Amino acid sequence: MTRTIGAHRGACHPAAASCAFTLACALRRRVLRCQRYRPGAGWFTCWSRSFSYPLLLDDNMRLSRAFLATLKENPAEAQIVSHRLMLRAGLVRQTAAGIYAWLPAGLRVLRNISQIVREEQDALGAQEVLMPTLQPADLWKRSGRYDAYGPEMLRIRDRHERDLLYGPTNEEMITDLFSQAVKSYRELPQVLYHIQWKFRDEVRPRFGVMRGREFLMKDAYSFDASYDDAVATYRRMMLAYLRTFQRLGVKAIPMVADTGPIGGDLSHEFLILAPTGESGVFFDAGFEEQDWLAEQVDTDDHASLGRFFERMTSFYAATDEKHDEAAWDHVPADRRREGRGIEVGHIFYFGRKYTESMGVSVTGPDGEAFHPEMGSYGIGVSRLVGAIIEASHDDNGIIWPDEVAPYRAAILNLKAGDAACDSVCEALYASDPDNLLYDDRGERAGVKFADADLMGHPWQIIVGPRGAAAGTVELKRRSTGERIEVPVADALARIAKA
RNA sequence: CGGAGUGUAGCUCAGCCUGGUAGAGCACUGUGUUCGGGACGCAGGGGCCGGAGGUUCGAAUCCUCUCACUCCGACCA
Repeated sequence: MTRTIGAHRGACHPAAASCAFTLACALRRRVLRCQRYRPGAGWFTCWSRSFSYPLLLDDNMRLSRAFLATLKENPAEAQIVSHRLMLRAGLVRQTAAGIYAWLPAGLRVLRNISQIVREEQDALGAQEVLMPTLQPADLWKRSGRYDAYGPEMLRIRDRHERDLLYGPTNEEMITDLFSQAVKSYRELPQVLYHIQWKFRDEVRPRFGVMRGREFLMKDAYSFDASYDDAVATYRRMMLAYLRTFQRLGVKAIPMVADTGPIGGDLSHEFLILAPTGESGVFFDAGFEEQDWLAEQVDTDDHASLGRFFERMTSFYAATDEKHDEAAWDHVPADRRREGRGIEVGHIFYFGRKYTESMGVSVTGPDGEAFHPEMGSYGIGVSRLVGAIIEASHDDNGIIWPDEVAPYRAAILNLKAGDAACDSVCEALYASDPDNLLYDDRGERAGVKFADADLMGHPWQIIVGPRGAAAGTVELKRRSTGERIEVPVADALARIAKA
């Protein structure tokens, strides 16, 4: 928050002195300790070492202090609904064609998605790394893709006339890293992933973050000793993806995808259902009934993984490109679902393509060198933000699924300045400032309702003068529009995650 | 990359055809009345009309070039 960052210049947080609530004061003290003083440079903010994640500054979610206001009118450049809503709700701003700056609320969504993705990757035994955005061309010349990739690859030359590129993907780099560290079959399997910005110089960027040039992606790469092991890894990843998307609160259906020259059935695209999707999809309604979080699979056991995979693939699902009318006819008519979908993930087994072309091998049990089997597994993190909005909005704005919402709830102070309203709001806000957005502006009620609906908070805590005097607030569930009146003391418990 | 368009205030746009020194609504600032679903009055601030060159006494307006952005198509997570 800008006030706190004012500490850079040696000022003290102005709100710290006037804070009326013990808890909030404690939070402020904690945070202020995170400021460091350097002689000659003044105060500066201490940053954690993890991925560009500053220590959370307190009191940065008062709407009166928010960085950017919402837009009432639709920006002219935005054609599709998610793009319009992202601009209007202040999630992003376009910097250049297909390149966006992420503003506070948008960044929180990006982080929430990333965190769920990260937890599911970690759960299957993948290890997080962070590879650079800029890559040396030499790496790509080794695999032959430097010349093959085409104009989508952004090529850069540094001051020493060395060829670099802004990475559109990382197979070459990860294979090179792998080869430097892993020498024996005993060290397999390895699954590495990172969440990093990529760049593809699309001829025609459009649809906001859904088809941007710069985008945030999770991509994982696996290395296995045998085809059978690679299949098991692929199936574990499939389960992780199903779990990930379910946790994100979206319906993403895996569809058989093109495997190119490799063949086989080990390539799936995951599509979120939305009327504006780029592909037509056909699938068995059975998919919609599955609870992958409850799925019992022994991921160490190939047979158990096989049973899961067989069950999963027994449901028909295909994009229009791969649609098979004959197989479709076998799906009971009442379970046939047709629609459109947005691709948000892709998992792919590609065998020894890169280990062979780049000459990467490890030693097997027989002492002979062999090329490990690889797969790659992507999730379009920034694209998901747009895709989720496409799938979850109404005329008034975004409807965030609970798990990815930038804020759990917005506190709407309907009469800022009223002692009872202010006091109730401040107390609520102070009790969970990391997850609540406090609309303390001097705006009229209608403006606050409209903005809260637009920004799509799962809950609105509506604090009006009548209720505040009586010790009650109103809770509005964004997804259903349902409102209930509850005692102030119960409000946070009622909106807590299940 | 082919085709089509648009660049004027933070946002949505008018003005351009028919050259004469820049407008509206929203937003913003001050103020008063309002106050549970995007209020109203009064008073303000804000624009090298994308950039460069040209024509002209005079260019947002006409001409040339350039840059940016958008849409349709081909392409793609």
